Amino acid sequence: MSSILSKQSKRVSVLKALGHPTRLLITEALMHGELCVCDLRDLVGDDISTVSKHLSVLKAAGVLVSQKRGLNVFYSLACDCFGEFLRCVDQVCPPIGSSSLKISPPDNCC
Amino acid sequence: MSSILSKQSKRVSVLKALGHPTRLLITEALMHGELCVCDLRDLVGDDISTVSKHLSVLKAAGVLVSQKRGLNVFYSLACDCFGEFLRCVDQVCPPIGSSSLKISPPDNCC
DNA sequence: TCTAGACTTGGTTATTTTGCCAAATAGCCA
DNA sequence: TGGCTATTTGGCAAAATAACCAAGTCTAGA
Repeated sequence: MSSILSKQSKRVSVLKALGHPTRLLITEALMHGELCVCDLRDLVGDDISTVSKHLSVLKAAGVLVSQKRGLNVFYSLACDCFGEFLRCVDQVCPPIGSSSLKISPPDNCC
Repeated sequence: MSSILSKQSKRVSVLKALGHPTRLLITEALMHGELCVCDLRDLVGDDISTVSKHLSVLKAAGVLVSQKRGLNVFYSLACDCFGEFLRCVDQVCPPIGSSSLKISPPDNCC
């Protein structure tokens, strides 16, 4: 199913999945380890059905994986490199202020 | 203006800006150097006003910068690390097929 | 088997995003 | 100045997204 997606569409779905405050929050929370849906509902405060739908978006994009154990469904990151990914996100747009002039990348840039 | 945005909102706006096929295409095209709006319109095929709006989204997110020269406005990447960023995007979700089981990151992972 | 708990799915409404057209703005050159 | 080209902005209709509630599914345990 995901194999029929082009590399481009796959990138777009990952970026779109993470481009929502709640979904980014959820994903960051999972950097510390797996959590079940009700843990995540407590974290974000939305209705559990809303959280569940956000999780399915992240899973469909391949960012998260899930595992059912007993009554609970545990979600976790599909790849451990999410922290590095966030660092990349922070570096794609330069620090602050320089909204019109191109600057050289910071020292710690990729 | 961008300084009042939290780190989180900034990340979300970058991810959301890039989470659209046309905007990702535009940004990738700019990896090879600056282009003006009509070059980009030819590339993506949409109405030029649509392209202009996509560009302003990317610029507002800090991904692109622009420079007016004569009649043209040239857009370019705000940071040279966009290629590395894309590599990170590709690695956040594991290759293919493993939609339910967690796998170890690929050798070339960040 | 029946019940309760944990999620997911369906359906609806409100909000946001897209993309086009038309109009406005900005800069060059005769 | 007037005309021409490049781009942005405003406005609108269509499409996509988000969030809630209600109903359905699945599993463990009484």
